[in-house]
Amino acid sequence: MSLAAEIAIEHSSTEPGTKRAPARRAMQKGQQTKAAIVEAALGLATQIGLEGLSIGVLAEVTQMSKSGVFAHFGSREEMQISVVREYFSRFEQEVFYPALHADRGLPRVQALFGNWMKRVAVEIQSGCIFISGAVEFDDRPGPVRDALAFSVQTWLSALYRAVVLAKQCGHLRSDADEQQMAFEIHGLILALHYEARFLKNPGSIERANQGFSNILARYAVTPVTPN
Amino acid sequence: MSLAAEIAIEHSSTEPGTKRAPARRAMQKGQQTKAAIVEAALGLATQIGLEGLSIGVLAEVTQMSKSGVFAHFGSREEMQISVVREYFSRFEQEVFYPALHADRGLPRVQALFGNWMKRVAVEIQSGCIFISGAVEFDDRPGPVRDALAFSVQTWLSALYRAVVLAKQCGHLRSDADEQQMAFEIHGLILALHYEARFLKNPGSIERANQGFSNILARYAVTPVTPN
DNA sequence: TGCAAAATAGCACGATCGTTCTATTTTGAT
DNA sequence: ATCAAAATAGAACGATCGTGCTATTTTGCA
Repeated sequence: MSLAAEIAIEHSSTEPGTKRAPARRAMQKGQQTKAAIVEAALGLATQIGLEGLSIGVLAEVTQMSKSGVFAHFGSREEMQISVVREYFSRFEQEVFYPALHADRGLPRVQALFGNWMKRVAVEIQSGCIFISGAVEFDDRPGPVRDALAFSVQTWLSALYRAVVLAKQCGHLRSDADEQQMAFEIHGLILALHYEARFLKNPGSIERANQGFSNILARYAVTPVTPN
Repeated sequence: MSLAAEIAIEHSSTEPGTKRAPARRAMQKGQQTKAAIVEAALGLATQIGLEGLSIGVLAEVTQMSKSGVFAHFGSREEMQISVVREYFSRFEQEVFYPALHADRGLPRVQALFGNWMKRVAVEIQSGCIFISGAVEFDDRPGPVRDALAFSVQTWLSALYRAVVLAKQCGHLRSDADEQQMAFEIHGLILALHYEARFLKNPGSIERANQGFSNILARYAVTPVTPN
């Protein structure tokens, strides 16, 4: 719930086809094909990045005309933003929400990391927009960057809050720095993605998991049972 | 010396302007302006990435014609490769070689990390080609990717060897996994670059340093004096 | 089934891209 | 100073890009 609450604010921008007053007709086909376009764009963006997306190839892939695709977004930027939002939504569903079923404290932190690892393990083949997008937009201001940074910050904040909760539960040492712990966990994921996807080094997944165990050993009050 | 030795192999490709037989004239001006172009390209590439480089903007920046710039490389790919090699060379000079003056073992590992940190701290503003390039070329085969991966692997191997040496010197616990330690260090650098450059989170440098201290506390045999 | 609105297509635009070809200028050893 | 080679410029190419404009088709309530 805490993630979705923050998201709601972001979704305030009006879609290009949305005229306020009339709204007599229900639009079904439009949103349906738009979803199909975003789906295709998502698949492309994970591989070649958000900047690699073009209306032209998107039209080819979806068997539509360029202008047909274009009309659903109104601009390339808005299309990229749609992709970012859809990507975040899936990340949320796959990584964040399932972990809420784990007990507060260390179990939930472990669940968050475990779900994250499962996703990144897949993304070693397909690519991760949060990582590629960070590089593409790290010094390019604009709404796409804003959407990306917002998504990532939201997720990292959720992870951080889980760590804070773990300390409040007494699962972490009293001198544990929650920001520091979240930072180190983030580093493991980034190293995994870099070394496995780019360098194609085998054993990276095991090293990321081992790194997490090392972090737990440092910050937890009591020896942690590996799941 | 160990780094340069591996590099020599890579430099076998003939430059476009190099005709074998005659070689009567000494070419000075050409290499001079080529170096100026690469210099400009390096500055651009760190900001907008290797894929953001174009012959056109390079011609603008260097006050030359497109074909004039182009002639020095023969292709855009070769230009990108020149940038990668120059970037690696400077990385080598700035991070690797100075650390060889530190004593074998933990001091040298600390020096390598310290020099790396100093460089990344600057690159929070300017950008890092090893990181952006990894994202741009992680599933795009070709000579540019090869040059990038070679450079990064060479550097990471150097770091790894320093860790191995540290264990051989008895500075690390007997059960220390050198690959694991190098992986975790790499993660700290990546997290620093991500959180500082993209998210603009303050305190990232301190967290990376603290993370390194935590790693030392885990792997070293004896409490380490912070430099 | 009619009919307005929504969805999609077709076409053209200016811009930029890497590259090729052919001049022109500059270099530097003789 | 000469003169070939090296360095640089200029113009043009086909391709792709995002976007605007105007048809045409499709949708879905009345």
